[in-house]
Amino acid sequence: MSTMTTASPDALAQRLADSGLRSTPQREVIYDVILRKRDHPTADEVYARVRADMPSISLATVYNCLETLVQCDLVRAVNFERAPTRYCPNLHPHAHFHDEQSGSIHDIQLPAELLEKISSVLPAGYDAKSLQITFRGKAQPAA
Amino acid sequence: MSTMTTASPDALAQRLADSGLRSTPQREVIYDVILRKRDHPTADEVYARVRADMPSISLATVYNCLETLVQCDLVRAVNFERAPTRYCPNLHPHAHFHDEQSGSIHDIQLPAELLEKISSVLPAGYDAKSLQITFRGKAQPAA
DNA sequence: GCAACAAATTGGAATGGTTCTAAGTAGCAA
DNA sequence: TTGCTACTTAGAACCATTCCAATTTGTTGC
Ligand SMILES: [Mn+2]
Ligand SMILES: [Mn+2]
Ligand SMILES: [Zn+2]
Ligand SMILES: [Zn+2]
Repeated sequence: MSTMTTASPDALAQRLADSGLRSTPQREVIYDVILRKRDHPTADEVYARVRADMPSISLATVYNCLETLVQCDLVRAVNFERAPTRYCPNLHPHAHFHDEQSGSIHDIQLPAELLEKISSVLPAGYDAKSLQITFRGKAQPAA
Repeated sequence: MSTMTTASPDALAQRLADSGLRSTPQREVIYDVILRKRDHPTADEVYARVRADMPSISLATVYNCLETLVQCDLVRAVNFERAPTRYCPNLHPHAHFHDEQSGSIHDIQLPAELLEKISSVLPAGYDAKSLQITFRGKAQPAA
């Protein structure tokens, strides 16, 4: 059994409990929405999707829950330039490809070997805790 | 003589003229400020530094001129998370190291060989026009 | 079950970097 | 000069996000 990198909906309650937090209907439906369509939605897009199931939820709660999911390491917040923050359930180390044509975001798998090479360009004294790699350009609708 | 990658103040007028734009005192002093202290200042920081020489300049003009310098490829705009945009006169391809302790930004030189390896992880159909690499962590005040 | 307490949600106001707008100023061309 | 355009300016507007105070919900101890 390898390390868990993309949790299931069931994992949510456990992960929240581990952090001393409650599993709430709002947190559940938001996490579910993010797992269901992995297109790196913004908070507004999450809000729109969640309201289909839960019309009374507030935008403030969407922001609060997304922050909670990020804190619990169930979701990653990713930023491109100064555009609205997007949310990604892919917990593997990966790069992002931003298609300028369509605005869509694609995950790019990164070999561990390459990650190591990249980190090795840091001069002595630099200790990187995280690494962010973003491509921008044109992507074929291949598939 | 190698390709120009970090222009001098003198290059400004020429580069502006090439784009059909005028060299103005505001553009000159802003570019000069960015060349003088290469610490990736924000627009506000540029504003504060420029006002020492030119107290009557407006913040709107600072934003306008920075945008112009970016368009003319004399300066690069760099973003970290959703923090205020920073401006960098280093035109070589390079990565950024964000020191969480001090908030300072350090340029990290990237071997061409590595850039090639990174781009080669893109699947067929992906055509990247730009690549952004950001480290985050602790940096020694070495030197 | 019930009271007390803590955690979470909510609507709306506030924040802050950036962009927009409309008016004024400055440089260039006939 | 006169006209034309580019540029600068102050302040308003924008908008993603955060903050706030009030309410609701869940949990714990009895
Ligand atoms: Mn982007
Ligand atoms: Mn940063
Ligand atoms: Zn992703
Ligand atoms: Zn730089």
